[in-house]
Amino acid sequence: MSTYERIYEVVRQIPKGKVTTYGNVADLAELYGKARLVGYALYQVDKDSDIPWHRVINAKGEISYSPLRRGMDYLQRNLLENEGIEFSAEGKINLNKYKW
DNA sequence: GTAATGACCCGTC
DNA sequence: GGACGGGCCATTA
Repeated sequence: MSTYERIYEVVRQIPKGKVTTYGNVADLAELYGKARLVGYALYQVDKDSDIPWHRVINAKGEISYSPLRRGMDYLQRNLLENEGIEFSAEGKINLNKYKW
């Protein structure tokens, strides 16, 4: 569980209106090369949690959807847009502008 | 303890 | 970030 807490703490530090990638989170959490763990950790984050999991995206600047979270897929985008982050037509985020 | 799983990343083509 | 393949490792059953 300590590993997950690392990740959660990093994610919690992401300022509003910014996004970051899994690899970046992994680095900040000192989990170099273990980006999968970040995704796995966020996978079990509950929506009631205070963790802005929606601000974490993949290296391409796109939202990584989960089959298990289908139905909530639109929610992530909605939350980000609600924070002032804009999506391109492809649903991608301009990392040059919004990357943390 | 073994085996399977998973929102991914990176080097190379 | 175009497509492909290999690998990293914690968590769960």
